[in-house]
Order: sequence, then C-alpha cells, then structure tokens
Amino acid sequence: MPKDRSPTRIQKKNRAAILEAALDVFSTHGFRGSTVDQIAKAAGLSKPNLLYYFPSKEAIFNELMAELLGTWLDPLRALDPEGEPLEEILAYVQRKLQMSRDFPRESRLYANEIVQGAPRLHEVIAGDLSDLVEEKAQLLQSWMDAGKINRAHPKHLLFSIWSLTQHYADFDVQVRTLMGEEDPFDAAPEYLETLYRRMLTPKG
Amino acid sequence: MPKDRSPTRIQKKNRAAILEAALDVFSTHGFRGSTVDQIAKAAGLSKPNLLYYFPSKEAIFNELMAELLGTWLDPLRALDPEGEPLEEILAYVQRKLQMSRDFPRESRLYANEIVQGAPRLHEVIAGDLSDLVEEKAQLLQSWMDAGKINRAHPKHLLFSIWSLTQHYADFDVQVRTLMGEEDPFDAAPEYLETLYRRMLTPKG
DNA sequence: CGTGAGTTTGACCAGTTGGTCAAATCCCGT
DNA sequence: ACGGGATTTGACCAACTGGTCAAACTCACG
Repeated sequence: MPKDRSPTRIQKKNRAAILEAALDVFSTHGFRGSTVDQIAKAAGLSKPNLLYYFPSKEAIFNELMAELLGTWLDPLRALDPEGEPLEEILAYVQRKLQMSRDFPRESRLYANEIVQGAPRLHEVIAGDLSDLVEEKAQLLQSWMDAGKINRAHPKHLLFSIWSLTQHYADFDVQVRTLMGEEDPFDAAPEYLETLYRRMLTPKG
Repeated sequence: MPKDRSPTRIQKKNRAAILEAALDVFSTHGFRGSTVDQIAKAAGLSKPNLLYYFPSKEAIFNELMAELLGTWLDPLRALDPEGEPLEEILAYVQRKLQMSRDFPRESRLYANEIVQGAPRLHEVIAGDLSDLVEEKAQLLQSWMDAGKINRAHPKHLLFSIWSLTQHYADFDVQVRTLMGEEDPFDAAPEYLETLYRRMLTPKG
C-alpha cells in the first residue's frame, strides 16, 4: 500500500487506471461477477500490483461508488425553487438524459446494485437521497398547489424521470438492438420533452 | 439425470422447487453471483441431488429464462389493433404494471441480464422481440396517423412503458425506501394512467 | 553514480465453486 | 416382502478467486 504522502506521478496514473478499469468491469459484470484479475488486466497491471494500490476488491468498489454518488445527485440538487417550474423540470429531465448518454457505465453500476437489493447502499438511500427526495417532492407539490404545473404524485413524478432517463443507459443493449441504425439519443430528448410538457402543462 | 420418461411425482416436485429457488437466487444475485449450493439449499436439496435434476447451473438458468420469455411478452402481444387505441394502450400499461407487482423477481432476472449486456439473450432480442416491436410500433404509428392518439416516436413510447412499469420491480428497494410507509403500488396505477392519458389524448 | 523509498512480480495459500462418482437409501409395483 | 429403478448423499476433484509475501527491480534525487 502506498504511503498516504502526496501521491507520486505513478500513483496518480495507476490509481486512475484501476478505477477506470474497475468501472468498466463492475458495471458489466456486477460486483460478484467481477474478478480482481479481470480488473488488473484491464488496467494493464498484475494482480498483486493492483492490490498494492487498493487493499481489496471491495475497497475499489467502495471508492468507485463514493465517487459516483457524489455527482449522481447533482442534477436533482440543481432543481431551482426560484426558477420557472415547468422549465426547471424539463431541464432536469434533459440533464438526467445527458448523464445516461455520457456516463452509461456509472448508471449501470448503480442499477446493478439496486436491482440486487442495494446491499451496500441502503444507508445512502435511506439517508442523503431520502432527504433530498423529500425536499424536492415538497417543492414539486408547492408548484402544483400554486397551479404552475399539473397535479401528480410528486415522488412518482421523480421516479418516472429517473426511470425514463436511466433506461437508455441501463437497457442500452436492448434499446439499440430494437432501434437498428437509428441512434436512440437522437429522438429521446424530444420524446421526453414532449411527454413531460404534455403531462405537466397546466390545462388553461 | 432422470430419464425423460413421464416425470414421477418426486421429479415434478423437485424440479419445480429448484426452479422456484433458482428464480429467487438468480434474480437477487445475478448468474455469476449465485452458487449452486445456494440454490440447492433454498430448494431443500443437497448440491449433488440438485445436479441430478439439472445437468448444470447454466441449464437451470436457461430453463428459467425460456419459461420467463414465453410469458413476458404476452401483454404486448395482446395489444389489439381492433380496440379503442387509447384504452388499449392504457390497458397495456396496467397489465405491465401488474406484472411488476406480481412477478418482480422475473422482472429483476431479466433486468440483471440486460444491464450486463444480455450475453445470453441477444438472439431473442434481435429475433422474436424485434419482430414484435416492429409490428406493434407500426400499429401505434397507424393510430397516430389516424389521429386517434397524439404523435410520438412509437418505439420510444414502448420503451417508456417498459421503463416506467418495470422500474417498480427492478428498483423496488429504492422506491420502497423513499416512499416510507406508503405502498408504491397504491398510487402507481393512477400516476401512469394520468401520464399516458395526458400524453396521448388527441388535442381536440 | 548510489542509495533508499517506491514499484512490480512470481510463487504461493486457503477458501470457494461447479461438477463427478460410487455407494447407500428410498419407493413402487408385483 | 422383494427386486430394480429412482433418488440421495458423502467424499472427492480440478479450476478459480481474493489475497499475501519476500525478493527483485526502478526511479528520483543528492
């Protein structure tokens, strides 16, 4: 294990390579389906060498998860109480969709965890995420009460946004296979914008 | 391996118990994350005894998958070209949602596979599923052309239905944690009905 | 250069896993 | 109750996996 002095050039490079490789491997095979050897090879290192930089397979996973969760919720946090309600929501949808396009591995890593019962994420979900959802659900509710957007169950509204946008990352293989030549991300932004505009625009 | 004569009472019982146990285990740990011992114990058998009924772990998985795929697409097949368009779609959404409530393990099993790149499912997706989607997408398109429902990309419309309904099974842990006491399936049917009604009801 | 910390690796270990096999036991029809 | 096929199991194996370790090598820096 490298000393926790300021990291050397080599340490920075290798730790980054390991995390990058681990993201690839974990997101496509899940935690238990991935082997340290696989990650090491993908990072261009030997297994003992990899374990020189991280104390264990789980440590790699945890660091990856922590890194991911830090940025994953940013789009939701950015939902602005001062903004124009409908436009705020539509912008949130588009930000989320863009994350599915730009960081599909992160999305799949998260999906893998949740589908399997989130054994390593329960605290975060019940903690930070829950607080944030509660806050934003109230914001949505207040917008509905003020007649700025149509009424709908606020939490289900949030779930639907997550579901629809992350679907393009998590089910990428299926979506692309069924779309053939057409790139799913060509029509997706417009489809989702239309969907939420029709759903939420107040009826005169 | 039992002879392929007509199965005995014991064979029927044990094969059923194994598949039931395997569905439980595979859907929560994925293929590689599950062990034969785990499945055997969950089925109340010893490992060698389980392997007396199925030649391998993969054979169990394949049988489970084949069984699943048979019924998974029935709701979509039932989309009736002769029916009232909007009501047909809304009924499809509700059927799909009900499947997420009644067979969440099947949904998660499928999700696990797709998220991990569908290594064992590519043919089915590119084959039967693709044909069915093509057919139903055209049906939706014809309903739009006839002005029976609002315009939207037909395939993305189908994706959104799958995504929204299966989310309640696949992300069950997250959804339930964030909803607290409230049962997600209380409000979900109405939320989805509202969503698709607002989206698809033709504007005068 | 040289020297010591930083880096890399081959060999190794213990636990797990999918799967086999012969022997033991159970069950059913006669 | 008994014979033979159906069922069950303990013991076992080879491959794999996460992780260790001491020895070797490399690099930055005086």
